[in-house]
Amino acid sequence: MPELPEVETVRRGLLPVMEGKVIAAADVRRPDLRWPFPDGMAARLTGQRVERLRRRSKYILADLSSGESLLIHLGMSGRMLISGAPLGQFHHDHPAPEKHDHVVLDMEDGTRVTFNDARRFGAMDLMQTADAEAHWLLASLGPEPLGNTFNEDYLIDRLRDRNTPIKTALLDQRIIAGLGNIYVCEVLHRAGLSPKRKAGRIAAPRVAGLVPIIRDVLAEAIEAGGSSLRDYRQADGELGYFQHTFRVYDREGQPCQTPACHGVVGRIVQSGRSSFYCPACQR
DNA sequence: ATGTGTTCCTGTCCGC
DNA sequence: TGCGGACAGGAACACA
Repeated sequence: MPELPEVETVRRGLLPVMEGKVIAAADVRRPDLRWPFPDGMAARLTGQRVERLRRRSKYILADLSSGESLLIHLGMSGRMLISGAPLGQFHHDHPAPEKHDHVVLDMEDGTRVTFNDARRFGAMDLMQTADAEAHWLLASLGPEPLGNTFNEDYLIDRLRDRNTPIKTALLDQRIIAGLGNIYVCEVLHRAGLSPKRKAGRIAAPRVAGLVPIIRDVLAEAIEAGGSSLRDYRQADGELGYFQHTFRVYDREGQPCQTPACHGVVGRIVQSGRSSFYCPACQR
């Protein structure tokens, strides 16, 4: 999926077309994605103004005038596509939805927002805005890595005594919410830490050092509009460009970027996922 | 309570 | 070209 920077980029792209705007019509074209859509989703979206469009971890939340919030998760391949009001000015003049266009939102001004998700690991749900934090998908999420509650003391505490590799620990959304496979690989490379190191066996100062690295990598990626791999694009169709600055992710066999390091990027599989790293400078 | 492997689904790419 | 297998940004779930 889109990881935190990609989701934030999608949110920012949707902001001008959704926030403060009314959903004139909702077309729910299949009963489910990863899970069934909530009962009456189309009717519960129709006529609602989007009061606020916010993000929690890799989830987008649209707070509606009804007091409900729409939760959007993009899974691995989800995209939110924006198309402008057609010349005919009526939403039925938009081109017909394509394969994998599962939910179509027509805004009152004629702009169309389409949730497209080939692999269907994505999700949508509705809940009371007041109860959003308690939603089962959000309840056990750890702190936002760019927020204040994520800090050195917190991370040292959470990694203490963990027997799992640091790679796996940083992917655990209960410890820190928003990192995915790309950014964990990049963070560990910048930190000079092997993905195989047991989380609980890393000295506290090194764990502390991860905190600003995580913040920097995510902030840089957001600044770059996320990473465009395969099918991911920003909501407006633009490509992000952070992928050009990957130091290890998807660079197996290529030279390590660390100054004076003559290592070669390798790939191992950890809990079923590829870890890219330099065996020479990540220890 | 932790840690690991499997699973959902479609599309793409690579080697034969 | 066709076909099979590996792999893909996530994360819930079942099981040791």
